[in-house]
Amino acid sequence: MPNERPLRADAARNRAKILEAANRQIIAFGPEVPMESIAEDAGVAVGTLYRHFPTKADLVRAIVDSHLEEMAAEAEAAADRIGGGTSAVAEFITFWHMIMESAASNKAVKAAARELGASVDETEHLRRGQVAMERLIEAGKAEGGLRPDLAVEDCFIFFATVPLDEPVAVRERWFTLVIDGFRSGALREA
Amino acid sequence: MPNERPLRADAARNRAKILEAANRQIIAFGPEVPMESIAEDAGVAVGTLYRHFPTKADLVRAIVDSHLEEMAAEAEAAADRIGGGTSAVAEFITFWHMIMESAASNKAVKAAARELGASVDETEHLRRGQVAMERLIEAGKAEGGLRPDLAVEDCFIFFATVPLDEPVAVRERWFTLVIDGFRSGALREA
DNA sequence: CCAGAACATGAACTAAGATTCATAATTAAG
DNA sequence: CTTAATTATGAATCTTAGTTCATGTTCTGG
Repeated sequence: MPNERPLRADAARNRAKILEAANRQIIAFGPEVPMESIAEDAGVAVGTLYRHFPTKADLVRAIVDSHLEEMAAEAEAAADRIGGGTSAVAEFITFWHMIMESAASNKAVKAAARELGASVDETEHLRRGQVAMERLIEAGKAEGGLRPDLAVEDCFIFFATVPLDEPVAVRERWFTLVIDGFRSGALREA
Repeated sequence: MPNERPLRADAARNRAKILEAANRQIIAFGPEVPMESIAEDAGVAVGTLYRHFPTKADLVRAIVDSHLEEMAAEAEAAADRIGGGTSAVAEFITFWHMIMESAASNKAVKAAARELGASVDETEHLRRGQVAMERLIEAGKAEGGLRPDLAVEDCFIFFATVPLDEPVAVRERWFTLVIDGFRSGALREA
């Protein structure tokens, strides 16, 4: 029963401004950014933030969730590409590499990545991404490029802990080792 | 020029109490524990903490460093065991597994582990541990059980990001994958 | 045993940041 | 155009935690 009476014009306008500002601020400074900063960026008073979002956590969740959704969409896109020119393993690797780099330059994605590990509230987005990732992984195993026991959770756990504050070179090295771990055994057992 | 005049008896006593309390509190609650809590645990007033440690960071560093030192000592012990009954690779694995579990149950070690990643202040302890780890790794490569390009930094990076807040089962799985990554290629290239 | 140096105490100060709420401004329906 | 309902404002409140310092104690050398 979505009996939400429509927002007043100015309220709708402000809500949009708030979401945009929060997105900008959280991307740049992470969830720890003060509410005052978001309010200022949005050109609105703090009180207004609280009218639209009862608590800071709610606002942050809205933003982080939107990034989670984007990630899920990208995962689905990658899965849909299976059977095209590139191998599933290649798609898998490209996808996760992209997520890693996003998280490194976008504090909102970074926060979203953490949620992967602690899948607190089983968001719809998480589930969507999970399904897509399963498709990718199964295809990768079929190709013989991923270890037979690799699970979606493995990927989530790993990407919740990417060394984001280290220089690129370190991240790349980390990525190589992790991917090798995801592959290893693909040959032995199979 | 260590011209430190000896501490007065009561001061020395308090310093010890403070270090013990800080250790307890940081092990249990991590570096974020309030100075007040440490003071209370030590049976001393906050002002006294500040007489002995100019800033909270100094106190925390002292504690974390002591755990870093223990870790280095354990690494050396493991390296010294090379040539004994077990293989170097086994020692390597046992050592890191132990570090992981320590970090999971001891917030001070957890903090110390983070320092491994961001080797900010090149502590003497870090260097000692690094040397020992190099011995272990080289021996492991010689045995053919570790990938030829494995470096100490790899281990540091990884263990700075162990998924400590996840259940044991998850940590174990993570450990398996990482170790497999550390091995993989040992066969291919060699 | 005493003086003066060292040390300890803990209330007060400071800084941040989340959240509230009385007051003022806007909007939309009639 | 009015008015009641909805929103917005932002100064004030509350917490939390680090740090300081005037005042009171405790040591230690002589």
